[in-house]
Amino acid sequence: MKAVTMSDVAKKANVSKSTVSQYINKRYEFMGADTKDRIREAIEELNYKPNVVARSLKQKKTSTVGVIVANILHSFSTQVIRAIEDECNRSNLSVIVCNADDDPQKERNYIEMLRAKQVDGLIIFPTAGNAELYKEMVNENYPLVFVDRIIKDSGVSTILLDNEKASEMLVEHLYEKKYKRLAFITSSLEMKITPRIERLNGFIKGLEKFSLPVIDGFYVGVRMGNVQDVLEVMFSQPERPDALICGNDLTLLETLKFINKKGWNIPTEIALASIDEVPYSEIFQPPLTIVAQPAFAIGTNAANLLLEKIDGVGESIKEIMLYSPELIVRKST
Amino acid sequence: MKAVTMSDVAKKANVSKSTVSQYINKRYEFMGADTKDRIREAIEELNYKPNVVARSLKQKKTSTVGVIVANILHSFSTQVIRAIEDECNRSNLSVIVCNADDDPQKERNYIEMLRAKQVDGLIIFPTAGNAELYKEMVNENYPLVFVDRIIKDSGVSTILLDNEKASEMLVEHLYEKKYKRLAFITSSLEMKITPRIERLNGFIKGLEKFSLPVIDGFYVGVRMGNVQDVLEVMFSQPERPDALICGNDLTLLETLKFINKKGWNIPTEIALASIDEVPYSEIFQPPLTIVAQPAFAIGTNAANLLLEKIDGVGESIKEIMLYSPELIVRKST
DNA sequence: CTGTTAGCGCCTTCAA
DNA sequence: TTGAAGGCGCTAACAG
Repeated sequence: MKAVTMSDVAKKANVSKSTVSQYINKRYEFMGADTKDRIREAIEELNYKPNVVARSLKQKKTSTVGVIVANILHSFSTQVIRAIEDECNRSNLSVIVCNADDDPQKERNYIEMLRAKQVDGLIIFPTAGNAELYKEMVNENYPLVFVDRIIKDSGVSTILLDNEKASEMLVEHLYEKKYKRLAFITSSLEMKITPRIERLNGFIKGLEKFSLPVIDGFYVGVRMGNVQDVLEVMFSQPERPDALICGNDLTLLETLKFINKKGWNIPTEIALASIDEVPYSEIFQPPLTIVAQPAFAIGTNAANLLLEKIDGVGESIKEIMLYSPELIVRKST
Repeated sequence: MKAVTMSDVAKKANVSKSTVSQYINKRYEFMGADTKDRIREAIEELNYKPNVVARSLKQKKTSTVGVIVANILHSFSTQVIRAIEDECNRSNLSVIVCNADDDPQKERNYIEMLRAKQVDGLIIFPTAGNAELYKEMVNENYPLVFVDRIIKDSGVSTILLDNEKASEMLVEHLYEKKYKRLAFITSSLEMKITPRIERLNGFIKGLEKFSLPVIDGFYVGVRMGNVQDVLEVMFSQPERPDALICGNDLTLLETLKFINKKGWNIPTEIALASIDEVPYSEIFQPPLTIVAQPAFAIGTNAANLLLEKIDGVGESIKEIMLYSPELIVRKST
């Protein structure tokens, strides 16, 4: 009932399969007008749809790329994915999205699965645990782009935010606003996820640059479940922070819960700023000061870079592309 | 360099391709232990990875399902996608996500593209413009599940929120709280997107049920860009609403911007409630009363339903599965 | 301009 | 217990 194939069309149109193939691939050049018509009719009557799988097998490409995100719960990931999709669809590529949950094992499985599916290339938010595998792919010259996180010496083109700068900008801003005792909280540092580390480093650097005190216990990486407790400790110091920077959107949400619970006024009792834009930053009271990363641009560019690699051009592209953060000052600081 | 195929393995292990195939598919039963070992070794040494595309061509299935969402910008969509992915990965299926932007033409293209790619089934947030195409697929008995939106007489299993009830619950709640002049705003009704219509209907029904006035201009569907203006008009009536229900998360955000601009107090100057949970509902001041839809459950179930259809069981499943909304009362009402 | 001929890499009888 | 052969649906020379 379904399986109408190219030979069916060929038979119906009284031509050979290859002629139909020509037609499908729009190579009309040397085709008789009547032949063309007959084929078109046959296709319509039979409601024939080419089988892309067979085509892929032959052509050794699938017009599909894979994206492996570390954690789809970050709104940044969602935005990047959206941008990648838009860009790929523009070039008639589909996108398979997988979520590795920051688990190197899961990531490895997805990489193997997607490569078995013969995807033409991969965009990955890499975890820190698969260095050898990455290297293998680089050696094979497999089209690969990293986003958001640097894997040292991987040799893979990487597109990400200048994370250090993001924190530094925030510190500078807070310094100018005369805050003295800055604190920084972000997600767990256990897995050596580079943006978190870089943001923390940028924070410390910023403090040093402006001769602000680097206070023990005032900069922490913490698992989401423990944010409340950690903040409780941080803010029960005799002299507590007067400004707090959140390393990402998830931390921000937890922090806001904490501040709410305490009933503190922002910014008079505690100034608050965050890295990563959130949908509610403008309508929150007070509106939140944040540094935004250009998620859309990052995604678009990652896609374009990958496309170039797939097409075999763009050898000359520099390895690391750092995007500048954008400081958006609102009333929370 | 790359292309190591089954014959390479066979050669290396001194067996035939079919024996390797057996091994790959874990049909060890009648295989000599030594043969097995030789094959295993050969596979490892060669770093052989089976080509799924070739397998798919032969087996006429790709272990891939397609999801076409209407608008990925709604957080509901994201959550449903996440749930579908989780569920499909559990069964070793990959998921290709496409975004139709509520455009029937785009949706049609994606459906054709995905079917050409031989995906094993489709989960769609349907637009209203492709009724015939849906019917074709149903006739072919193609595995298909709709989510979020009803297409009348399509004969497709559909999983969605009981949208009328969602609004009614909110109206009832506001009635009990003694609000008298209720208003409702949601996204554009132009495209006959059923949840929006149902939510609006539920609102009206609710008003009637509690003998609250149905006031002209107090219930509107509006394009996102016009929300500010429309609210401006609505609230410049001599007697303005004392409570407002937002039909979805995007409308809510716009509405909050409006209320902020006005500097009105919630709930004393205007009570506010919304359909669809948002990440900031708890930390917003005041916390927002909403009715949540069980996005995760809906996604999980859609996936399971599709899997059953793909496996050819589950013929007896009822066409429409309505999920009950959950009212979460917070301080905004 | 169109048809013939080989595969792509894998799976699946059917023999041996 | 293993191997040979044929074919999934399509493409790509190369003939004609």
